[in-house]
Parts: sequence; C-alpha cells; structure tokens
Amino acid sequence: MRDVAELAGVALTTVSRAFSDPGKLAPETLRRIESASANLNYTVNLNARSLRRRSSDAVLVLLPDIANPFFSLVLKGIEEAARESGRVLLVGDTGSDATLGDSYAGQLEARTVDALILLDGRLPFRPGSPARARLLRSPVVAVSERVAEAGVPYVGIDNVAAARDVAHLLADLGHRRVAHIGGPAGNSLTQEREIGFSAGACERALWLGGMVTGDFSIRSGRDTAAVILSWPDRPTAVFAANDEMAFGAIHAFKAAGLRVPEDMSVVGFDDIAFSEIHDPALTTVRQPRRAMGRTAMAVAAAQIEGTPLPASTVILAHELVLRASAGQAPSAANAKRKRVAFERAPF
Amino acid sequence: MRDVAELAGVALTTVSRAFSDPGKLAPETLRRIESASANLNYTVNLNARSLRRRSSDAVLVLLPDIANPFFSLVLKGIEEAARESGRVLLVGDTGSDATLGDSYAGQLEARTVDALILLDGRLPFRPGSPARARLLRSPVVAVSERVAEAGVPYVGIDNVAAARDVAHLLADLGHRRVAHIGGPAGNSLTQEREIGFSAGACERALWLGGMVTGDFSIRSGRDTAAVILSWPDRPTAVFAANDEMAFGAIHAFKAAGLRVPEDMSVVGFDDIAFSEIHDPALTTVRQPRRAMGRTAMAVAAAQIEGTPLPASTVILAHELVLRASAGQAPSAANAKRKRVAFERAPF
DNA sequence: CGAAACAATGAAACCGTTTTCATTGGCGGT
DNA sequence: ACCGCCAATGAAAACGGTTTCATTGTTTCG
Repeated sequence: MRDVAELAGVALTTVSRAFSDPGKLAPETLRRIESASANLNYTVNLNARSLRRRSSDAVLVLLPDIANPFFSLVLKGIEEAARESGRVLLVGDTGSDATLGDSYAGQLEARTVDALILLDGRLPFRPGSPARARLLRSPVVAVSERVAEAGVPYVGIDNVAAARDVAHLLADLGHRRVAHIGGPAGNSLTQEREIGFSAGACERALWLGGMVTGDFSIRSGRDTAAVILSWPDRPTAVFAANDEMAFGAIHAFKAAGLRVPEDMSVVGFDDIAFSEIHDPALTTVRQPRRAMGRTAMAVAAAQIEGTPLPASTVILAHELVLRASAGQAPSAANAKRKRVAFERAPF
Repeated sequence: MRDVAELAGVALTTVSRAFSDPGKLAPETLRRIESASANLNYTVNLNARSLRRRSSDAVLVLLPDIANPFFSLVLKGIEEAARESGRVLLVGDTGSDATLGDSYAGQLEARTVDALILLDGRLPFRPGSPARARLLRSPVVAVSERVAEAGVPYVGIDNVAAARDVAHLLADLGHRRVAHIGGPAGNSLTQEREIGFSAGACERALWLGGMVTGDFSIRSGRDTAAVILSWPDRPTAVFAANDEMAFGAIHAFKAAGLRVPEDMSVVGFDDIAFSEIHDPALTTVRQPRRAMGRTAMAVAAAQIEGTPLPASTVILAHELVLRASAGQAPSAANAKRKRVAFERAPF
C-alpha cells in the first residue's frame, strides 16, 4: 500500500480510503490511485483489514452433515445471501461428534468470523459456561432445528402445523388407522412433528396406531416400517418425519408385497430433490430450504450490523406437495374415487 | 495477550510462545500462562496471527453447485481432512456465473486462504492474465474435473477406463446396440467418458447408435431419452454420463411403456446415495468421492507446506456397481419391439 | 466581509500477533 | 577456572491495514 501511495503521489491514508470509502476522494485522486494499484497488482490484505476493523465479513455455518441433501440446499441459500452481502462462508461438519462444534465455534472468539449459523440444533459449549455466555452475546442464528437455549433467533417453518396438515390430508383420503415414524428423540423437529401429527389425528378422529423412532436415515425407515408391518392392526398410512425414512419405508412395504399407495400410503417431510423422481413420487411437506438459508443469513447480517431484528423467530411457509405415494385408503377406495390434485409432471 | 503476560508475570513474547510453540517453555511457566489465560478468557486472535505469519490455515473450495449430491460428498471429504490438519474451509458456489470464481479467488491474493480446491474445472482469471499467472504459482488443485491449464495437480478417477468398463459390461450382457447420453460439451468429464465408452464399444463391436448431449440434470436425461426413443434403430442399452441423467432417462423410458431393464438397460455414473434406492436400483460407476476430497486436501496441504508432491496427478480406483437397471439384452427371438407411447410427449 | 462549515488530504497511533536478536544463567568438558 | 553451548526468556521490530485528529484551502451564509 505504501508503494501504491508513493506511485500515486498521495499519502498511505488516501490509498486506504480509495479501497474502503472511495466516495470520499476527489475523482482525479481516485483515478490515479486505481491506476497505480493496477500497475503494482495491489490487493488489500484482508487479514490486516479484519485485524483493525475487528470484523471479518465471514460467517461460520455448522451442520451435522454436508452431504445430506436437506442441509446442502439450505447451505446454498446461505451462500447466495452471504455472497450478495459481500461476505464469505466457512463451513463445519460437526457430524456426530459433540465437541467439534466447540472447536469450530472458537473461530468466533478468534475473530475469524462475525456470526454463527447453526443447522444442527447444538449450541456449542457447555450450558452455563462462560464461553457459552459469550457465545450468546455474539451473532448466532438457528435454522431448521431449534436450540435449547432461549434468546437465539430461529428461522424455520411451523413444523407442528405442517405435521397437522399431513394428518388432515390422510383423513381426507379416507384413512382411519395411521402411524408415525419419528426422528431421533430429543430432536426439536421430531417433537414438533409428533405433536402436530397426533394433534391433527386427534382432531379428525384418526386412530394413531403408534409412533416408532428412527434416525432420519433410509435404513431406519426400512427397519421401523418392518416393525409397523408386524402390528396386529396394521395402519393404512404412514407419516415419516423426513423423506429418507419415507423412502426406506416404501422400500420395506414393497418388499413385503404391499403396493404403495394402493395398499399403504406414505408421506414424507422435506421434499428433497429425489422425492419427485422416486417411484412412487413422494407426497411430502416442502420446506423452503433455500429461502430458509437466505433468511438465516439476513438475520445473521442484522445481528452483525446491530440492526434490530424484525422478529427473533422467522417462520416461513411450508407447502403440502401431493404426489403419488399417498392415495385413498383401501377401504374407501371403492366408495368414492375422489382424486387428489396431483402436481404436474415432475421435472 | 499483554494482560495475560502481566498476570502470569512473563513477557508478551513468552505468552505468544505458549500458544504457538509450547514445547519451548519451562513447564512451570507454561502452567502459569495457561492458568492466567483461562482466568482472562483469552483466545488468540487469528487475524493477527495470519497477518504476521502470512498464512491463514484456511482453504477455499470452489464448486458449481453445493446442493448437488456428487459435490457435497466430495466436500465432506475435504472438510474432514481439513479439520484433521487444523485447517478451516471456505466454500464458494460459482454456479453458472463465470466471474464468480474470479472474485472468490481474490481471497487467495488477499491472503485469507492458503490454497484453492477447484471442483468446477474453471480456473479463475483470464488465461494469460497476470492474475492467472500468480494463481498458478499458488497452491491449487483440481478435483474430479480437470482444468485446461497444464501444471495444476489433479485428483480423480480414470474416467476413460470407467466408461470403457461400462461398454464392456453392456457387451457382456448381450447388448449390440447402445447409446450414450453425454454431459455438456467442453467438460473434461464428458469428453473422457465419451472417449472411453466409444473405445469400449468399438473393442467389443457394439454399434454405438449415437451420442446425445445433456447437462447432467434429471430433466436433460428425460429429454434426451425421448430423442433416443425416436430413433429408427432403437438401442437396447443407454449409458448416461451421470446418475441424475440416468434417472431422468429411466423415467422417460417407463413413461413410454418400456420396462427397465427388461426392455431397456440403463447405466449411470457416480453412484450417488439415491442410486441404490431408486427403482430399479441403478447400475453405475462408483467414484470414491470422499476419498477424492480427502486426497485433494492432502495435495493442497503438500503444496502449502512446500512438500514435494508424490505425483501431480492422483488417480483413485473406481468401481462398477452392478444393480438392477442393467440386464440381459432382450433376446432377438423375444424382440418383438415394444411400441413406445408418446402420450406424455415432452415437447 | 467575516465566521463557520466543508471537502480533501495527511500524520500518527493502533489492531494483536510472530519472530529476530539479545541476554541471562546453568552446565559439561577440558 | 575458562570456554562454548544451550535452554529459557525478553525487547523491539515488523505484518498491512484503518481511523482519529489535525491541517489545509473553499464555499456558504448571515
């Protein structure tokens, strides 16, 4: 920068301004500086800038599994919004290791990032610890899954209402006996979807045959579906707490000789990309994942800039996507052949 | 740091050493410093460290689509390896905008990252430009897709051999007429797979009915499959250059009333997670995506540290995964060619 | 016409580390 | 007792920007 200043015949300070607040400079001066720095291939050193400014224009995203299509599309939304606001993205895959979040969150204290976006519902550091307390004073936002601690802004959908919608849909289709494959215990999404589904079932006098617990994996969907098949009073419809488990369940049902949806309806949750090309195409709840990501970034940005948040909780609209995997209940099929509105051909 | 030094009764320098090279300190001194910094909740400011050390322990990954399951698993491998080597990951989604790579790559010049890992085959900056020249002197590695410029280390599989394997497989299954749905022109993967497949077809005297060009999307697989169906001499097997296009093709074939694999075999490439769940399960070429990511990070690390690279090109083993979507060719006797229905014409 | 506000620039302090070089005392070898 | 060596520590100079405050002319306005 000193060299640029010299070549342009101005002070160091002026060159700095040329890059951080060009409007304050006389046009002629600015031009000279630009030409000088072009000649010298000059680029501002962002470490020095961050050091002095005490902010890095970077945001850290913590998620349990980058390779999971649900998260990766949220991530894409975050990335877009980050880029548009001149920020850069750091990602950490915390996986199953609970301590990884802590070490990643150290980046916040180390001033490498300005904010933390949490997709795994696990707020780093031990509750009550000083580190946790400091974290709560920093820009943090939870997406999709809530964190236990109060005061952390949240971006997501109304999972209770969405699950209730599913129950109502199944009732509309004539089902009387239904079951639920839930996510892992302790997960906020699991709880909300269970609550919503049982509430909706109750409202429509559906007999909720039982809830089984999976772990959001295809395999667990298959395994829990096998359990459901063994019940004496088999349900005619199953609501899985995410699409992967729904795929697994459908697989198990098919393997057991049942047709989906003729003999068994299955509804998923999330509407990941593969759901529409699955055979049968999956009826599911669409989450606006990209918008969730963008919104999360916006909330983080507001916190960084000190702008007052519009609300500490942003609930986006979900959408029930009717496809082939959920149909009329077997008994009701003959009675009335009411066709639900199917989506137009996928892709 | 000054406060910690004061509290521990040592010089600033010594505290610095406690965090960057603790072995050089007397155990007792180290203990005092650790206790002091714990009391003060001290954390090293990584911006200052990077500024002084002129390295950031961060790596930038550029990819065309984070939400694409192929890339996201490679990314996961990179993340793991980065974390294990004490590095942190920046990701940029360059999408279809060719200039985004340039602005992201600025992070390298700005000293925010130490290396660049390219998944999109597009080396930033105009060829021949000074910026490009400087980039080539920095740690850069290409994964999966090659970059045009020589001298950039590459990590991937032998796409030619893999595509040839597919041709041989189809020949072994008794197919005589085959077709290929390729990726977008100009893509190195597209070219290599085309070359390998036609070579393999030639070796086994397969009649390569034609090559159509898709863009790696499900939709393009469906559309190009419709084109293939319109050919007078319809092939009995199709090799798609990735799994998504294979899914789209299968969908189109099914919609036209063909059974897969009885009437038409389909082979994909990549083995993404849903390929085995798909109905029919997809026969495909598995790429060791996670290992590719880890290896790429290792190559980048070697460049950063100045360690001589074992090789400028690392080729990992691929694997032909035999599933249901590719089967025996319909025997000539039974080959009463099914009439295809164009009820749901894509146009 | 004079005071005050303003626009454009510069000098210098500061951000928080790392690293070179110097200093000190202890130690083994002769 | 001397010399050199080494381990442990400290003083001070970077690293490359930003920002406060001061210093100029130049307007503007009463």
